[in-house]
Amino acid sequence: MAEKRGYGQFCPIALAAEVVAERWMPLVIRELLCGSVRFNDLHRGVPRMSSALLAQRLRELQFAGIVERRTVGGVEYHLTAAGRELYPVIEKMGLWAQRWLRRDLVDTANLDPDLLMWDIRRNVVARAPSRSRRFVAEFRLTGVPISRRCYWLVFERGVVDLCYRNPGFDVDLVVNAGLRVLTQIWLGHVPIDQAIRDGRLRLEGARGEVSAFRSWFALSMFAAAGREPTAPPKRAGRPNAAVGGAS
Amino acid sequence: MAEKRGYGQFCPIALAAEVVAERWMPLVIRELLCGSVRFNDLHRGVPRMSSALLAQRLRELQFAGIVERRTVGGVEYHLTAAGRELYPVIEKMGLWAQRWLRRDLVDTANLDPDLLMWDIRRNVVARAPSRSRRFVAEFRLTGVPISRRCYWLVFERGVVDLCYRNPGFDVDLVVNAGLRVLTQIWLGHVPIDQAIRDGRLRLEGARGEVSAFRSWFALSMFAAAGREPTAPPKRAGRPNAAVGGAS
DNA sequence: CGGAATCCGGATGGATACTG
DNA sequence: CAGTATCCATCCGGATTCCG
Repeated sequence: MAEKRGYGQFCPIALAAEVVAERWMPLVIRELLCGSVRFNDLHRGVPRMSSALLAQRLRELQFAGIVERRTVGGVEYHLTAAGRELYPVIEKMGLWAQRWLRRDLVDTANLDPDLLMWDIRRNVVARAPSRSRRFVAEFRLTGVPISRRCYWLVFERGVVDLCYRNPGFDVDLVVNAGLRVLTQIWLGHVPIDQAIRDGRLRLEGARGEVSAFRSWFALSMFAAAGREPTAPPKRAGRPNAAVGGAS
Repeated sequence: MAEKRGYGQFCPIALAAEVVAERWMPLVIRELLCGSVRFNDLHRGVPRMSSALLAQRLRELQFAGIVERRTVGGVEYHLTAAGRELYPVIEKMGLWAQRWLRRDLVDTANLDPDLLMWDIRRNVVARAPSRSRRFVAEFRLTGVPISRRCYWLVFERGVVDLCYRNPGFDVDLVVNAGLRVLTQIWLGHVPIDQAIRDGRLRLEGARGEVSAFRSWFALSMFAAAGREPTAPPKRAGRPNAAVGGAS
């Protein structure tokens, strides 16, 4: 009978927070807003979350009328109208962090090549080059564990697959970059052209493929807000006096 | 050295969520955005939160660069520029709940006369009637425990005090209403005029004071979004199959 | 009275293993 | 693929205490 542990306030902010501000919720909602509908696809967007907790959160979202569970062959989770209208909430959170936590975003602890490539794949599909033949881009990352050094994006007949093992196709373009730089490019913190000029991003391939890179490599939805001049570079800092139990 | 239990993602939404989507955080930030700066004033806005946890959250907000602690006689907590820019995040949460959780807002479990009167006082001050003499409004609530039946707003020299015990002054206006109705009025779900017409809000006092009520009784910042026609009345519902452990 | 720290029991989340 | 089951560490809520 534990009353669901709400805040017990009539304030709209409190009610919204009971759903949206639970642990992992903003990220699960982000995945749904980005279009993932299958349990395992959703899980790839929040890999550090246990599947048990993801299942529980999806149940809570159903209960709140934000998600609809459909059994159509497999199981799919779709946002309801109420769920889609959470977009502004999630968007404002992201915009705030781009402006005020710019440095923290690319802290080593937050970098994750699997996540970055999965995100890139998702945004790239919309712009998939409408070629007749297969197109393969190989990403070679530095600053990552050996097992995460290479990824392949395979464009074929309008779909884009992300491979973690060499699919064995001919490679049309090789993208060389450090994990942090590629993440910074993705977030709009570093312009592609500048990264190429100073050698932190190196493209290898036929001249045409190299120049076509910009046309299909879509950036994060927050990239436009990530350019330096928009944001005061002021670092969110710790207080002067140490308060926490430092050790 | 437990790394602060973050999400480990470079996504701006994840970083923002690490601060803003912790338990109680949206409500603490709401209080700060509303202008409370003293520990005990902040606590009055989140009375179900333990003072220990409030202190901890304020420290976390300092650490995140959102709040600045000033020791000026007493201690004051002020939002930094980064903190003030959380306004859109919190606002969108409230707007979403006004639109999609309208019914749940005034669930019995969420009604709270102390909170309502504290909120009313806060919004009323800006519009405090610029009278020369003292003005006292007595609120008589129904649907509340005996100890919460009466509150007094005392306007005097530009400040408004909220009293929980009879201050003993002459009363200029008596406001009679049920707790739920007054909350609905406050949230913009029920127009004042309609509540008066159907007798759910009764004002007693000199004719002039009765008609002046609307001029100083300010509604919640979300009241404009609370009017029925704006929002689809569709109730966020539970899924067809019972999933939670009902009992 | 304002602003906390401390202690304790129960609730929640993470890791891992397992299943239809 | 789509989740459960289990166990243990951590967090939260409530009461009490402390200090200027």
